[in-house]
Amino acid sequence: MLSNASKYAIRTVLFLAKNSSPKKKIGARHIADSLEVPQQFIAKILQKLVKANIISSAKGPGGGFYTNTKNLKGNLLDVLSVIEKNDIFSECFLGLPVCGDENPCPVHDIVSVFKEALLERFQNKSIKTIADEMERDGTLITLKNII
Amino acid sequence: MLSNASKYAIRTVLFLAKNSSPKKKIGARHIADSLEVPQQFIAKILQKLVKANIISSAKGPGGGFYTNTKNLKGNLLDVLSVIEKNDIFSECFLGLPVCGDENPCPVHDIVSVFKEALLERFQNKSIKTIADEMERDGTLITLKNII
DNA sequence: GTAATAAAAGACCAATTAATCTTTTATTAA
DNA sequence: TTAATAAAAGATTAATTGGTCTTTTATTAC
Repeated sequence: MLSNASKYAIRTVLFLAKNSSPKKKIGARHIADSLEVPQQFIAKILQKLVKANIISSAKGPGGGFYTNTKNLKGNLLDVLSVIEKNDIFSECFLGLPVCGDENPCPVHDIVSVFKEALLERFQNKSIKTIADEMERDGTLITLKNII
Repeated sequence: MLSNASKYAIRTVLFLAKNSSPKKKIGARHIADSLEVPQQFIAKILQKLVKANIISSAKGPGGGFYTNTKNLKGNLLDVLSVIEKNDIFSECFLGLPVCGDENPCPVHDIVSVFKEALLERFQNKSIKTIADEMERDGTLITLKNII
């Protein structure tokens, strides 16, 4: 459903939301180590996220990646749309071109409930809200809690 | 989440369950046309399904693919396990290696409800049952209802 | 047996995704 | 102004998935 790139992107954004700030920037290497993902690959993803204004960055010594208050108001649906080319919320689980409420596939009922719940979370909750709820609910994007 | 190969495989098996029998075999070309998928590709998938005893086949004139009563007792989980290399029911939606009830990711709650519902349908219902429910519920695996 | 039919098998090619390597640019601090 | 640092950019390679082509084998009907 999601490419590795999208999975890494979502985890990265939440990692920065939880651990960074304009005063606490984090380097690509550190992010890669913390999330246990390939460093060079995550660097490319970080570039895209910066270009799309989803996260922020600074070059040079003391530089790195971080989220500012504006970034934190974004949502995870935007993260997906930057990385993923197809909209996962519109494609049929069994690949039916016509699948929808009028022409449902044999798992349309189950899948659409799931998609609605996920879309609600990805669209209507800010990155900040999700990061806060991670604290509250004890959910994780890595076990390696560095910093 | 599912590869094209798996999507085609599931649709093919259900197509045969609905339209074929030991007395009514269907050729690869006809299946490809009906489901609107690449013929040569589906031929490869059909081979695997036959080898795994999920569907049946006969060579020569009047030959083709079909499901017999034994085939119809199988389930869609077996179809997946023949085609897909990773178990979609065990991997984390966000790619967390440790994700589970003890170490949930931020969407684990939503995703596990979905997976349970899907697994129940794929594991506990026979192919025959799903095909029957398709009639009852009016769900589809193609709009092109040939035959 | 021969011709036609259709699946099986194996090799092959194309496209996408994943990942890496190298060079450039911007920033900082000495 | 130089050295160090770290992101940006671009090119390249590797792996996986998707798809096609060609040959072989089995079956049927004549």
